[in-house]
Amino acid sequence: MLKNGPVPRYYQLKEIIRQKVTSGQWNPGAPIPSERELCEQYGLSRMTARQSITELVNEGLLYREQGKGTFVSQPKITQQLIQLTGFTEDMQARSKRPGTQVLNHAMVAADAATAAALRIKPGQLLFKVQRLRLANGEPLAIETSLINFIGCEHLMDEDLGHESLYQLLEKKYGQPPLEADQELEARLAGEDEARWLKIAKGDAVLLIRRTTYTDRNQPLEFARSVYRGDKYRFYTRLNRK
Amino acid sequence: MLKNGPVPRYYQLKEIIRQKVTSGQWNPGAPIPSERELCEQYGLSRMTARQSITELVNEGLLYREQGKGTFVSQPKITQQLIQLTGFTEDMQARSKRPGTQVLNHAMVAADAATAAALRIKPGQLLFKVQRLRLANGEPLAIETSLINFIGCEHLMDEDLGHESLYQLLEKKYGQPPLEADQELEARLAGEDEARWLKIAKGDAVLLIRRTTYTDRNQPLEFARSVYRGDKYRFYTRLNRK
DNA sequence: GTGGTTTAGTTGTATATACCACTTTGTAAG
DNA sequence: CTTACAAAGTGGTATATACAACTAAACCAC
Repeated sequence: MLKNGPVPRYYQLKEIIRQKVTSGQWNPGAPIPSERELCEQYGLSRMTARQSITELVNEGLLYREQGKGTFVSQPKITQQLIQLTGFTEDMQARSKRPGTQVLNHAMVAADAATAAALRIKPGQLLFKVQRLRLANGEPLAIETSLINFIGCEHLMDEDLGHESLYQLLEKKYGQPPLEADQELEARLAGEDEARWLKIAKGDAVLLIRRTTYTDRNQPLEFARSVYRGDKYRFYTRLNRK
Repeated sequence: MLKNGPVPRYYQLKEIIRQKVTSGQWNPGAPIPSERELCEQYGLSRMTARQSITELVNEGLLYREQGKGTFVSQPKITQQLIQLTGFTEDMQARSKRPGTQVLNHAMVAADAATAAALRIKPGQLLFKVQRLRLANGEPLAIETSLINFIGCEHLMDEDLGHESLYQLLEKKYGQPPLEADQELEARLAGEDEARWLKIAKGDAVLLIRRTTYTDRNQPLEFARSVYRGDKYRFYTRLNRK
């Protein structure tokens, strides 16, 4: 029996099911108990149980077949690597030690392209930081971030060499990055990029442009990253609607 | 008032709302009618109206704020370009004329890496096709697809120079591609690739490896594509958690 | 003005119920 | 043995209802 309390009952059941799956008690391809069975076992109504299951189906952990039952999905290989993360979290998910070297930071006026991406007027002041990103001590990427929110000038006082920008935005500034649109392109390294990344001019690099959104699809960050092509792969999952 | 019939009522309402948004009757940032208002207007219960709205929220078209209402999301730039598509559909979404030149096709035995991706035994026979992909008549990519399903050998008889592989799989073979995991990497073009793509050896190319899944997360296709770096950008959207 | 309370309106959670559509399985009829 | 039908179990759709949590605005007391 689930209890009433600050945590909704559908959410409690959801986490119970997730635990059964990730712990291996319920195996991929195998059916989970029917909705009606779950109601009885945990003492809740069918609509509530359905809400738990529906959300897990949307996450891809389960799938339903009408007339047959609900089943555990086959696990995907890249599961941890397709979320929106900052560099620090991305490296942790890949079991690499993240490092950062701040090249420069300043308040700058938005140019036309940046203003369009962030939906602001050209010329408005933004926080800009350019950082060299390291994985296990080796240069991996150069990242240029432009940040816009009310009060973003306080970022000038932060130590971005040791603090995760995304963690700061979420925890200290109440601007959690929630979604991002990205654009990926293969390029050749220019002279400056090659020097920083310790590769040769003309080596392959992955250029990523990202617009990050917070609540209500409010644009928060516009970033341009150049990754070493030989040391970084990008993972994603696509759905057919 | 919505009517009972083969189309569920929640789905009818969903499409009505979608139409109001895409037609511009309801503007980004503006609130839509409250759930209770929609119930009354269209003569259905609140839970049914909620189902319509919930699905549109999951799609990102709307967002909710407790105590305030439900609102139309700001449109995203890349909205059409982040679905799972075959090359043909991808080009259509980008307003380019797709073209295809089949380089070769055969039934081949799966090597170890392919077998792992498709969850089959090494040595099993697969359909393999290698195609040069054109956009507005210009070479854009080389795509190598390995397909596995019961009866895949009949693909040998198809004209893949003029038929979309994904359309064929879905419409004729009952194997709709539903999801895909992708891996992207920046590389330099090799001699053969450069010749086909009409670029120089050492130019930047985007290497994409894709595993496509059909029903029940059954692996269907393992593909390796090499895109010209100067003519192709890949778009994606990321969510936090 | 400032701070608290009320009130009305919103979404969020939850129950109980009913019937539909589909799949599997067992059973009876041929 | 095969076919046809019935029954039971599954998820899919839908209604009616209730209360909780949260927001904004109006109101009142200080």
